[in-house]
Amino acid sequence: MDESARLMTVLRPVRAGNAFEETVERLLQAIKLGVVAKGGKLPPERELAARLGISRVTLREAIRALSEAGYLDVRRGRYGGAFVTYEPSEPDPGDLRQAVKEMGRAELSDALTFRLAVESGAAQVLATTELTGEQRDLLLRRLSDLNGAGLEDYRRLDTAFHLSIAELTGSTRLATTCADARSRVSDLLNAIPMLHVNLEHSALQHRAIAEAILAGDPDAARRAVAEHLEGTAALLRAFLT
Amino acid sequence: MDESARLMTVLRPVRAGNAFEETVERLLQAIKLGVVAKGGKLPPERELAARLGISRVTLREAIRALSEAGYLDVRRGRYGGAFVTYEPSEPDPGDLRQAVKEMGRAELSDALTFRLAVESGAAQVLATTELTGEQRDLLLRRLSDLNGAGLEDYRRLDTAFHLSIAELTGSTRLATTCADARSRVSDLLNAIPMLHVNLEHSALQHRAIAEAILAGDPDAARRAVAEHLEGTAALLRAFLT
DNA sequence: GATCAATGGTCTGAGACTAGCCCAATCAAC
DNA sequence: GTTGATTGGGCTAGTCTCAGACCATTGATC
Repeated sequence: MDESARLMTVLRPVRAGNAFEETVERLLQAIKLGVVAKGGKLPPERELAARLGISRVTLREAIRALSEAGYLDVRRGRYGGAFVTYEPSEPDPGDLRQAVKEMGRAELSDALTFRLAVESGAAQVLATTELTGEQRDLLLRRLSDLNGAGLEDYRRLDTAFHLSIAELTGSTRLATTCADARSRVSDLLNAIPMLHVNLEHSALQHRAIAEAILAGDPDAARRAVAEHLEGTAALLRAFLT
Repeated sequence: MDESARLMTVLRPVRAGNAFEETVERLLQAIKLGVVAKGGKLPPERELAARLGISRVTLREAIRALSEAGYLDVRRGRYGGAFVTYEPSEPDPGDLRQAVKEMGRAELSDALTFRLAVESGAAQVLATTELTGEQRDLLLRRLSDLNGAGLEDYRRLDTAFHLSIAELTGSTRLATTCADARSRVSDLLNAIPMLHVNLEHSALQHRAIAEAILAGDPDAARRAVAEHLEGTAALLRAFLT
């Protein structure tokens, strides 16, 4: 935590992996966050490669890997494309314990702390902002979408609600950071059983977050997000034993 | 801000540039954040290349570019190395207006929002944490270092104080994110004249931040950071006219 | 002054990545 | 059925990047 610690912080690896690996990560993020829902398809290869800033060759390698791993179904011809087939496996405490162990104590702690900081920071900023009617509507719509969701769509709409907060701040960088923070723990979140009592509890917390933001109360927004995230964080940490 | 907005968020470029460009960016960050102070030297090429995960060839290209741009002085032989020669230019409102204009309204707003969110998020998380005596000492030491600084060292020690908050949370990811957020606006901050009244005001705010964190009061910590950052943010935004 | 360890400077061959082109398959529209 | 637009599949030549070896310079130590 001294001077040399800051050297480690800044002079860290410039790249997390080669282009192929980073592309797979990014596509997995899109799939697991539900940006492209099951049955939906990715943009055409040429367009997607341009967006990701990589060559089609590299993109196709990544798509092939995900296809072989069962995340995508690729079809040729007009109206073809790479269709998402992934569906989170049924929540299972055994899987959860396994996933938490694979991640490791330090990494899990880092990921949870990071998510707490950026999401509560985003909520607090948004609560400080003058919101337009459109923005208020969007937040409320995401909230009611989530409350009306079946178990099928719950994860995806929960993600959508959380990410909307960061997106509404208008900071692209903040939005990507929150998306990144969530995707780091998405496998773990997906493995948490969705019990009725928990969902009701979450619904109350989601409402509290939205109300604090709409009321322009950053302290309340901060507290509501912190309380909400600490709940799942404590649950995950408990599996570290 | 609808579904397609999220596609843009996640399916963004995988890489910000080629290895050379990203390396230059990273070294500049280390220099401008004062991780390596003026007169200090970067680690030997072989070690630095390994840390950054790039080849020596690429690293050397980046170093040569920074050397030609006047940031580094490279000397051969034992006890040689790449020595930092950079020193922020004298603060000047004209430069500031120029720099703000070059950055652009949207990008500036994004950067300021991002910084506010992550730094206040970090402070809030740290205020929620049980701190060891060592951690409390470090925070207080950084604070007194800053208060005892001459104009010469002020920027660097201000950065050190701010980044320490994120580092003390124990989340590497959060520390790098805060460092990134600050480096995005460091040129602008450096161009702000250091007036006596402003420095006194900042000193009070820094103290308030540290006290709130040490008192374990996340709401106060959040407010103190927000107030502190909003001051400079408002100043920068004023130059957008 | 000679020695030698540490450091930057340079070269080469191999692999990763890209841009651009053309081929093959599919299916709505006619 | 034929056509044509759209999409995935595949190839090639060229550039970027890397790993590793070897050379050149420096200056503290002896």
